Amino acid sequence: MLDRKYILDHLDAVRTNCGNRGVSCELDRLVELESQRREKLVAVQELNRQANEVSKSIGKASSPEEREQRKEEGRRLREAKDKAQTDHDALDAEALTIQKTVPNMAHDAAPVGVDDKANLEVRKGKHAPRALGFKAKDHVELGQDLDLIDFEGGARTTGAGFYFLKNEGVLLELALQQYAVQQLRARGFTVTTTPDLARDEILEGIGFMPRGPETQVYSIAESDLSLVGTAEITLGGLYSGHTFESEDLPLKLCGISHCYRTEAGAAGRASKGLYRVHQFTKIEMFAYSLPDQSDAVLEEFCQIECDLFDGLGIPYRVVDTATGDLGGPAYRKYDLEAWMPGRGDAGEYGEVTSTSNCTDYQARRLNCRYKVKGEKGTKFIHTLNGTAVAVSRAMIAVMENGQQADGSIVVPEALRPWVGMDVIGPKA
RNA sequence: GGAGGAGUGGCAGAGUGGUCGAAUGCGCCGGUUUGCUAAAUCGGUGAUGGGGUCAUUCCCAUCCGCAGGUUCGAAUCCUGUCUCCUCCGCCA
Repeated sequence: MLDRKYILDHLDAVRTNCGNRGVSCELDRLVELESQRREKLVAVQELNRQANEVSKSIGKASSPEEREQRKEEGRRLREAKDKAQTDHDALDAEALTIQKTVPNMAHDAAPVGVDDKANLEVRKGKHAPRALGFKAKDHVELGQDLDLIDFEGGARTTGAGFYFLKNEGVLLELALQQYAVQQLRARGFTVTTTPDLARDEILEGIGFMPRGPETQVYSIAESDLSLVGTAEITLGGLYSGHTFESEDLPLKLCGISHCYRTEAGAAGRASKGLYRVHQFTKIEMFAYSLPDQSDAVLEEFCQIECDLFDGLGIPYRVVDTATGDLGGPAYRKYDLEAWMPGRGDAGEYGEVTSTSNCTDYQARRLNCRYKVKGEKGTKFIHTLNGTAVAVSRAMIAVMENGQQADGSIVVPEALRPWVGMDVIGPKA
């Protein structure tokens, strides 16, 4: 969330930003509420001060009568304070509700536009899409022919959008995890495995809505826990409430988790196979950084994603995400879209990773701060996240790009140490 | 799952109703002293929010895991909750 004072001081810029993002917020109401709240706050503090003064004088009262009289005065002041406090809290709560709906500001260079049509391609990967010379199969067909994925089994046991990986499909999943984790470790990331559940309060801090009709997450009944949609949630929660020493930043973390998504409202965008599933494994990058480091860390995350997909020999393009497609917390976001030969009529790009600089938008809710030695006070850190490998979508790209005329799949060299073979299939 | 115990400033650790934002020690910052280092010694040293001077400053409110309650007044008493430790049971 944005700082309330910032919103008031930069009302025009915030309003413009909301417009660019296609979000409507009751900014005028917020301004009104906040000015009323400030007044109440001053009143509360003044009453408190008076009451404290009276309380202090009671111990020094010279007679029982005077003591009783002072007590009565104290009671009266506290009562008045409580009333003012209640008013203040109501104003504060309503202001907060609006404040939470205001999206982060956007980077000056982020393309302006209300949806993904305005996304700007900024670069392409090392490898160009390969001319197959035969009619490409999609990963669903490949997975079925080579006995790598069982969608029906997933639907029977759990529901549509769930699946079993089988045989070499499992080896691919594990290999992709190993590949990403090894690369990140070599680049100074602290690798972690993370809880698949998190408190609702943490989800909110990251910018997810844990409950309610619009929610994208599964919640656990009779608890304040939800299944995480990404390790970004748990990695961001890891240091909630923490104050970092500036010299310890940036802190780069890599987290392995399962990701659970209801995909509510995605019915119209339904797609086959692994592309939009309710559960997948993801290797996530996350960073806590100083404000003046976050632009560079975003570029670094993007470069790592590029290196990972270049290393797999997969063609892709990078897009600079338009304001309307950023989501609430992001200040700037790059998506990697991998070439998927089996998609559409003759292949299409499909999003495989995404990296965002959320500046202090998440940190404010999570109360993550930093302190500079020798300086007074603390400031909010910046948070960034990026997908190293979302296994399900990476598998689509690996399978479809590696397919050969005989129906087999060439395993990318980088994955062979873990898959243990050069080619998957074909099945006799 | 059962029974106990504990959560205080960067750390250790006092504090069981008012003078406590909180002793003391360590650490940290600055001064003095000393060929250098070390030691000694003196002083300073939390955060958040609000207000006035809008300049270095000053004033106020809040904060002792978190949320409530009792009271004129709570680190201190009560309730709930989270976390940690010990013992027992169970278990991959």
